Amino acid sequence: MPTPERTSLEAIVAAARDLLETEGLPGLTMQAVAERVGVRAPSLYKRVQGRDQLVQLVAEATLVEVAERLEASTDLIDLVDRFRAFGHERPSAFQLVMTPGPGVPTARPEFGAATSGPILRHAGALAGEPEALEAARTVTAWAAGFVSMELTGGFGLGGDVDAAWRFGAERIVAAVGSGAQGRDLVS
Amino acid sequence: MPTPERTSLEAIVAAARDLLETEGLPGLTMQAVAERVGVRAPSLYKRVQGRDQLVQLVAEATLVEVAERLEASTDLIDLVDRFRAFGHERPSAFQLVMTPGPGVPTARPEFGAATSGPILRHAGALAGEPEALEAARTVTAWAAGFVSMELTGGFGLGGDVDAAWRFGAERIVAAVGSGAQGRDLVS
DNA sequence: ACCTGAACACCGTTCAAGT
DNA sequence: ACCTGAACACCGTTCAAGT
Repeated sequence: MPTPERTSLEAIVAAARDLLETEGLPGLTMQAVAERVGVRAPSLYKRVQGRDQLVQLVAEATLVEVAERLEASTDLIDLVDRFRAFGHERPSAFQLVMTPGPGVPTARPEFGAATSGPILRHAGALAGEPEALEAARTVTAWAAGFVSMELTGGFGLGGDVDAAWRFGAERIVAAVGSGAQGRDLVS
Repeated sequence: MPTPERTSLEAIVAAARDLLETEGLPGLTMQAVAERVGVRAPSLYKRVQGRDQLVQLVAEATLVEVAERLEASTDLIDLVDRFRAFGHERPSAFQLVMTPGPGVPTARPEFGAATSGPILRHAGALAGEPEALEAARTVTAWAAGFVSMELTGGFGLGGDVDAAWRFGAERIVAAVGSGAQGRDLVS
């Protein structure tokens, strides 16, 4: 006799994302997720292989959302500003996705690739197609590193963090485009 | 009647650092550490407040070591190369220190400050003192982000990661120094 | 077909009891 | 003064039993 489903994978992932942000990764337990979706912990294993896979699904859902936000960006400066804004809104999810600690499950590569579309587009326009990938990686690494460090207090005390962000954004965007400009001048 | 000490804080931290690298952060358990130093888990609480503090001590010891390595650097390119080399040698410790995941204990600020000495020195020489801090943060953010992403597979598949590193290092060092150069030309 | 209680192995942590 | 076994609360996970 079939039993009606009392929850869903979507509800489980949503509860996990909530818990991650409110309680941190250690608070994202199977029991807490189960309670939120109105079920006992063992029932989660009908929809999810285990906690590690659930964390991975949270990371992937986060990447999809990041990709959506970046799609709307108009240029590279706007893109990194949106990227940073997401980090401030959802610090735990941002860290999970961009800089998972040692031993933390990560998203499958396809999901990382989804976010690189808009970055590659803007980076290519600026640096030229041959250097698009390297330019995109330079910008991404800087932005991810910067936001991750400010979220974990890596910048220590003192100084104007917003000013350092603008400084970095302007200089890096200029630097990444400098090769193409040089070549244009010569050709 | 006093009992002879059967272990020490140094031995505990050393065992924890070993475990972090060989087993990952989840494998860094109080029981595993206790076994390595030849003691039962409860005895660890004579020297350490708890697992979180032990992880913090590991992070701080790692930062001291990173600072030592960076001290030897001759210029900014050399410095970031040493920084990256450390990440490749000790990936888990590197991630713990530079990009701890959400909920992972972090080092006290003094220890982060220790590593910024050599960075500030080289960045100041390049960008000028007024912009030294912003230049240092730009370089640090890029390097930390880059190495963290390559360690966690964040760059997806394909492409020449070493080439992207050299591209970024050269462009960023140039970009960070561009303001001072410009001012020199005008003055 | 889905959900549950019970159980297992394994955590971190506390504490009274040993020496 | 340090170490230990026992105990507790809490994990993730498995599985036989319920409906």
